[in-house]
Amino acid sequence: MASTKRDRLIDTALELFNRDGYRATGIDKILAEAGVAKMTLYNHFGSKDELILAALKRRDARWRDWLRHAVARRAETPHGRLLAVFDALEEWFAQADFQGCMFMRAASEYCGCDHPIHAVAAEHQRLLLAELRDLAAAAGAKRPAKLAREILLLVLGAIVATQVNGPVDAGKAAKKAAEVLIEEALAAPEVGDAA
Amino acid sequence: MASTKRDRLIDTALELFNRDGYRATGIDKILAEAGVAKMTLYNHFGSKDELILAALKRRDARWRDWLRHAVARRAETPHGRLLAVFDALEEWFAQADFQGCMFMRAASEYCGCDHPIHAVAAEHQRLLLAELRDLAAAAGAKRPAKLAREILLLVLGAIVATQVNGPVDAGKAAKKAAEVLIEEALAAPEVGDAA
DNA sequence: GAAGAAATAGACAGACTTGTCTGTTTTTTA
DNA sequence: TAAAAAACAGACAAGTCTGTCTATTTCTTC
Repeated sequence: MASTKRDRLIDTALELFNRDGYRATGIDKILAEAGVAKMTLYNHFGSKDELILAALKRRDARWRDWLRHAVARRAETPHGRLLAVFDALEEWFAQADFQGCMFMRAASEYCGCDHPIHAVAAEHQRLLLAELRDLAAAAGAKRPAKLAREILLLVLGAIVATQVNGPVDAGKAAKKAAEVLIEEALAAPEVGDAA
Repeated sequence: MASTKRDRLIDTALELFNRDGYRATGIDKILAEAGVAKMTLYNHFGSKDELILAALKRRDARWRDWLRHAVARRAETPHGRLLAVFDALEEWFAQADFQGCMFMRAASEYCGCDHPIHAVAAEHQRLLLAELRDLAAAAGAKRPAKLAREILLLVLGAIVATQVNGPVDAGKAAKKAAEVLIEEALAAPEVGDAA
């Protein structure tokens, strides 16, 4: 198949970008690891940046898919699933190759807000927020967008705390905070949800 | 003074590291911007990494100082100051040169957990946590360490959300979440605070 | 089996990186 | 004012990086 080499390039790139970062990972390292010739890379992708973009798009699809399933596996009710997000995070944090969120890193390393790579990172975060909003709405939150934003802050915070300071049970702490916020969001009086 | 050049190097480095990142900022750019000769840099610091370390240490001192004052200026009571943290964040987010947290970026770009630069980033986060814990204790939280950890998650989350997605009022959202968590922490029954 | 597409190795260009070295000039100190 | 310390410009080494090119080989497909 024509796409086998392409696939291997993306997967290898993903692994090395996650381990070492984007700028720190040279094309040659990816090629050697993937066992692919340089011209093959430049035939499939026009540049390193385009390889990064392709890798991030695959990562986005896979990661959100993983989260959705990890959450669905753990709980039945929307309320329970909202909390299960943090159990899923803990599972992720415990993986040997956890190096923080690839999209945060991408946004850091390509910090021009108009840079396509930064844009993909921003989009990833918006998509995650949207999924949380659906869960929050299904759970019966009076202001699902507000609750989703709060949950997202805890998720991002837990990821960063773990990346920077190693395993410090940030997932558990975030979950307990989320419990309180969800409780509050379900009990809140009905008002228009503009946020 | 012998330290004038040194100071200028650190400040210039800080500015460029914040704007473009660590690996993306070359020594030569710093030297040109600071108007300092290369040998002067290598006489004061043995390597680029040591310059980064010196810059981050200055940043840590300055940033936490800024936060402490920004918080003290805004509120008198510990409870009020805990919330004022988020108002201070908003002020920071609104600055034209805001590019996220320099320590998160450092931990990202130098992701070997034993790397000295990563260690400085981790230490920064622990020091911030300690200050939040003091505030939480002064505010009368039953479990100040737990509350401080929760506040820290919201702080980190707000920083990342703003860095990745631009100004989306993450500070305000985090503050509202913090209000709920603080409320809960003050009302909680007295138990041993192990966390 | 033959034609065409895809992948290969490896050299190469050109720019960039950190760090070293030298010899000169400026600044500080005594 | 003379000796000592600091900073200077700029060349340089040795390595890295991305991306291009060529000529050969392997795979598909008809």
